[in-house]
Amino acid sequence: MGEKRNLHPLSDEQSAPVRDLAARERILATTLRVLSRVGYAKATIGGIAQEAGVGKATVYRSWPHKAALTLDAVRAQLPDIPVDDLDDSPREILAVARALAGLYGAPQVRAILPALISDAATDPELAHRLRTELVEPRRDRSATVLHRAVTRGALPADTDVLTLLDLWAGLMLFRSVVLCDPLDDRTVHSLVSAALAAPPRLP
Amino acid sequence: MGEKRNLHPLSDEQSAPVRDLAARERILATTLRVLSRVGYAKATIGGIAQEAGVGKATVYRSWPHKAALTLDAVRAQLPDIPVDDLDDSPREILAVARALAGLYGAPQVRAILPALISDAATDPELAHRLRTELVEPRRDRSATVLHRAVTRGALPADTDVLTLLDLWAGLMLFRSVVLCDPLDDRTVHSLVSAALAAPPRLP
Amino acid sequence: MGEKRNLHPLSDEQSAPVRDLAARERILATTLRVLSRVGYAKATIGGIAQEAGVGKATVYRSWPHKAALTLDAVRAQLPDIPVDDLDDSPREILAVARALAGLYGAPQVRAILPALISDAATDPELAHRLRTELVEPRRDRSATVLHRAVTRGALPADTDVLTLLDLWAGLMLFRSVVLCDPLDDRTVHSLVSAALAAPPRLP
Amino acid sequence: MGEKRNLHPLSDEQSAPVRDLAARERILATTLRVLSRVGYAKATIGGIAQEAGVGKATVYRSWPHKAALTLDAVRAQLPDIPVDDLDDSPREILAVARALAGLYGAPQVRAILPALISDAATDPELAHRLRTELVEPRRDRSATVLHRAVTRGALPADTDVLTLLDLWAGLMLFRSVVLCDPLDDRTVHSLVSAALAAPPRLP
DNA sequence: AAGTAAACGAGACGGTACGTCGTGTCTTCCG
DNA sequence: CGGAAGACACGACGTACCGTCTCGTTTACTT
Repeated sequence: MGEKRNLHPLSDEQSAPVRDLAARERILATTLRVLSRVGYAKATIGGIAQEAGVGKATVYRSWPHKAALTLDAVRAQLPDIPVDDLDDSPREILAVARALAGLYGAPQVRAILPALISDAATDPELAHRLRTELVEPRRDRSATVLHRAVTRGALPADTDVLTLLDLWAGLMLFRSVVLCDPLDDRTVHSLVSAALAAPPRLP
Repeated sequence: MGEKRNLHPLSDEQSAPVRDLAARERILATTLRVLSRVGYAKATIGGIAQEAGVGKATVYRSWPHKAALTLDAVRAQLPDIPVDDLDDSPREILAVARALAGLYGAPQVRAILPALISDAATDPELAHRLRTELVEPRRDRSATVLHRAVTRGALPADTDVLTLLDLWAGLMLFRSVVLCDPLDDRTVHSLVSAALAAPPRLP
Repeated sequence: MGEKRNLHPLSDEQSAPVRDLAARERILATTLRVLSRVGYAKATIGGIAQEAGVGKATVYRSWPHKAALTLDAVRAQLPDIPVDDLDDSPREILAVARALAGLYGAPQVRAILPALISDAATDPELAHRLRTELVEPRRDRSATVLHRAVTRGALPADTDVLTLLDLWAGLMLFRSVVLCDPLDDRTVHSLVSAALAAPPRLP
Repeated sequence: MGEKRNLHPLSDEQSAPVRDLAARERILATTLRVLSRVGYAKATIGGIAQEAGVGKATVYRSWPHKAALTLDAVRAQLPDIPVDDLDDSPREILAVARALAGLYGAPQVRAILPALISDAATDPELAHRLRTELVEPRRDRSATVLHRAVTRGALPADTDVLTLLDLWAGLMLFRSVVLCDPLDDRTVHSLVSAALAAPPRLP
């Protein structure tokens, strides 16, 4: 899985020529450090640049604004969704749900994701990257596991997998970020058993 | 009843825009206007004050920051949840779900709510007001309708009403705000019928 | 004579309202200090502002650029031309010439005037202020003395006073600033005696 | 052609290893073009390099800063002082004065010379080149003509030639650059006839 | 003729200053 | 005397150049 290879470029193509790749990595690492130290709102590009020992222009050359930089910085740090075939769909699904809960419950995500979503409201490019680079990969991997469960008969054939996943993601986002409730394992279990018992169906 | 007696009785109430409203009202109205014109990110307290014909200090006297001002301004404008007893729980529940969809699908909410949530991440006071003044009133009124359905037997006695509502709110928030998907009526219907058929249960 | 009164305003009219007059004075004083410490080229508005304990915006509110600020700062510090009637035109004229030599020979002027002239090349407003606030007042006062000499018969009636003064100023400027030659008293004496003996005549 | 042999070593002065001599010329030509288009203040080395189709380093390899580059670029463009023996000193001197007026009155000089003088205030090396490469050659040639006039008896034997020239240069510089007055031919004539009638004498 | 070292174009790099903007406080002055 | 108007200190913004540097790519001289 070549995730690691793809750390540096801003997007896949239009990336600017970069002489000192180390600078890029240093900036991303510093960004994570600064974000966790002072939070998104108080982080500044100037501050990150200075702490990374880099000119501001070097940051702006690669990222148009704080949100894009943040997105790149956190992207690789986020836990992924396990898709391993355990030959046991309930266990696999529980693992997926736990991974989602770990994601949406992570302090880093709770602190940063709302800001990214908020900035995305006025920046369609950012909104697109947020969806295609953060949300959809995880949604796809989660869906893989659920589709396998459908194939195995652990879920009905007309299970609305995407709605199920959006319900989960939404609830976790809502509870964790909006209500500031912790996502405990009981909640995760409830969601999984409810889903196995009566998942949403395609119309 | 406003504590403000009508100091300028001549103008009565046919007075067109905002000229002789109390400063507070004028500020809130201007805030809404500015927000819808330039968006949350580009709105500034100074700009709002100027447009409201008010000193900045007058704004700061009543609201500590833009988020609080925004919260007050939008609060009254948001559609509420209908709790009327129609003697028909499915119809009542559908009305609730539609109201929620209207809420989370509203352009204003999609543009502003993420910013408020984001700011709330670093301002517990704001987070608290967000929950108690925006979310919980609507959750309570929605729960009222669902509890009535339980009482009537339209939903099982051990229905987990709050989880059901959080699933709905979360899905709507996630789809509308994060995925930028529209909340169409088919989706609302699916949610309602799925809930009526197999709601989440208390553990 | 009310020179002192007129220290603060940028020009005579369009001056912005200023709350804290002390800030203005502090900025001008700091400007002089910084100029003499690091020179015109290395002085920065940000640095002056910081050293004056003032925001950059406060400086920009009153002066559009470094040159204007410098002009205001040095204006009052420059030696003036003595016009006192000594009942002895040769002595009066010598005093004028010495004052001019002191002016153009002053290290401060040698360091700053060229920069102002240079900036004035691309800023007609600055060029105008340079002429009307620095050059012409001194030229006028010098001319007063020479005209008095004409009246007294110490100079011929058709003496071209302005050309005489421009020859002096030019020579001093050229020798002191361009050639970096010192303006010694012998030179001044020569100029004065040559002028008394054979001044330039009006055509 | 022997130019090619002279790659790096025994060049004119301090050895500018230049492979492509054309580059040097192209840079100087571009410099003049840029200077006349945007002025000294807004000209940048990066911009000149780019417009000359040359790397910035290539410029820096030959000139330490904008002023030195400008000096080299304008040096060859400036009109020279005619020293031809016309067997008529008044006519020769008038030609000299006109050449000086053409020099100091040229828009290019008015725009650039103050900047060079200003930069020279903080760069002794530049100041030295300014004097030895721009001023003194012209002063020397002018002095040649005046000394010839002395030899011929058109000027007194104790004429202070250098002071006379500095008076002329200074007046022209002052009027043209500082006062923005045009140097018309009447002025030149006045200067010349006044000099012939009563030149400054050596002490 | 191939090999090698330099000078080259291009432009990324770490910096510094720019001039603007928004913040939240504080002062002036008007109605 | 309250409030609009906005000056104020502060600090981040994003841009422009600076002068240095590191890349390949010519180019001109070895061998």
